[in-house]
Amino acid sequence: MTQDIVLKNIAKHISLDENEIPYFLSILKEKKYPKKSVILKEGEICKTINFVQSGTLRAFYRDSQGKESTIMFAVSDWWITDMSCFINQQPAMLNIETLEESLILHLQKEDLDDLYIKIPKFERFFRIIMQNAYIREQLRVIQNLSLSAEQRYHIFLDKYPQVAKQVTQKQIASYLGITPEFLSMIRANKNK
Amino acid sequence: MTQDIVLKNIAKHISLDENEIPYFLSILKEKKYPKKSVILKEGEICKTINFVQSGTLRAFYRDSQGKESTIMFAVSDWWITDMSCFINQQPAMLNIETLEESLILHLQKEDLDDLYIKIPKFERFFRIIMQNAYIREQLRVIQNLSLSAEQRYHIFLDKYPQVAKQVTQKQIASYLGITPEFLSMIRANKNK
DNA sequence: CCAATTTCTTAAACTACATTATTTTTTTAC
DNA sequence: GTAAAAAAATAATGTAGTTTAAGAAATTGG
Repeated sequence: MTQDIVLKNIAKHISLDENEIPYFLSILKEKKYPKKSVILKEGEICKTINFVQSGTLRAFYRDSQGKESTIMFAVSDWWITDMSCFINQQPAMLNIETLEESLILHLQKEDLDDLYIKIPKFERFFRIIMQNAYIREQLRVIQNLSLSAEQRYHIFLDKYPQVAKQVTQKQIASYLGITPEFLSMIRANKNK
Repeated sequence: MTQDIVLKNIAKHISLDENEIPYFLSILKEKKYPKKSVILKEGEICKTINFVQSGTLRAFYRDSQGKESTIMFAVSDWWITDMSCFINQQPAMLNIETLEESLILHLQKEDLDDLYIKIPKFERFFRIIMQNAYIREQLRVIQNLSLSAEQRYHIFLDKYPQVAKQVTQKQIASYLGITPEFLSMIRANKNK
C-alpha cells in the first residue's frame, strides 16, 4: 500500500493501536497531481496540511514586484502547508506547487482538530513535527544572518542532495535568497 | 504571586485542574539573575527551557570570527532556550544572556519529559508553542529573503516596540543581520 | 522532430551593505 | 561626580550580490 509511507512517518514518533489506524487513514484524502499543479494559491484559505507520498513540492512567497522566495521544498515523507494560514484559517501568504507528478495526502483543519481530541497521541506527534520545523527554520535564520551565499549553497547541497537534483537553479537561488545569475557565478568559481 | 504569570501563560492554551497546578509549579525552578548574566554558553549542554517572568534575555550565535547574530529576544511571558540542543541534550550552539536583572523559571528536560506523561495536556500546550515559534521563524526567513534592511528594521520596531526600547542598536543590528554603522545610517535617513 | 519557451551562463555597470577609522554621546563603575 | 568604557554617529573606501542584456544550452509542447 502507498499509505505505508504515512504510517511509517507517524510511527517515527508515536505508536498507534490497531483500531486507530483505520480512523486516521479515513480522514486523509489522497490525490494525484500532474507536474506544475497549484496546490495552494496566495490569498486562498489554506484548508489542509499535506503529506507528500511521492513527488516534489515547492512553497514560495511572491512579493509585490513578482520576485519569488522559496520557503521550502518537500519530497516524499514530508509534511507541507502554509502553517500560519492553515492554523488560523486565513488567506495564504504562500503558494504551493508540484515540481513533478506528485501523490499527496490531504488532512483538513477540522479533521485534525477532531483527531487531537479522538487520539490525543497526535498532539505529541505534531508537537514533535512543529518542534523539528522550528529548529530547522531557526537554523536557517542563523545561516542567512551569518554565512555567505556560497557557504549557504554548499550547505544546501550537503543537506538536501536529492532536492538539489530535482529542482532548477533558479529555484535553488530563490531558496538561498540570491539571483540565478549570482548562483551561476558561484558554481563557475567552484571549478577553479 | 509572581507565578501567576506562568499560569496565565499556560491558561492561554490549556486548562489545568486544581490538583495539577501544584505539581506543575513544583518542577519549575525560579532564579533571579543580575544584568549581563550568562544563562547558557555555547558548548554547554542546554539542560532547561526557560520562562521569563521579568526582565529581558537575548539568544545569539557567535561565529568563528566572533561576529554575533541575535536569534531572539525574550521579555516577560516568553519561553526561550536553544531548542535544538535542549531537545537532543547536545552542546549548545547559542548563547543566552540577561540584558537586565531578570527573574527566570527553569524547566529541566527530564521533568518536561515526565510532565508530558503525567499531564498529557502539556503535549498540546507545547505543540502550540512550537507551532507559533515555527510560524514566527518562517515569517522571519521570508522577510530576510524578500525585504531590505530598512524595511526589516521598521517591521521590527512595529512588532516589538518594547524590546526596541530595552536593547542597544548594536543588538538590533545583529538581529537584523546588518552592522551597527548601517543601522545608524538607516535611522539618520528616516529624519529627512 | 522542430519551434518555442525556459534555463543557464557570461559580463559590465551598479547598489545595498560592510569595513575601517575617527569623533561624539551615553552609560557604567567606583 | 568623575574617569573609563561602551555605544552611537559620521564618513571614506571596499565588496558581495543585483541588474540588465545578450547568447548558448536544455526542455517542452504540439
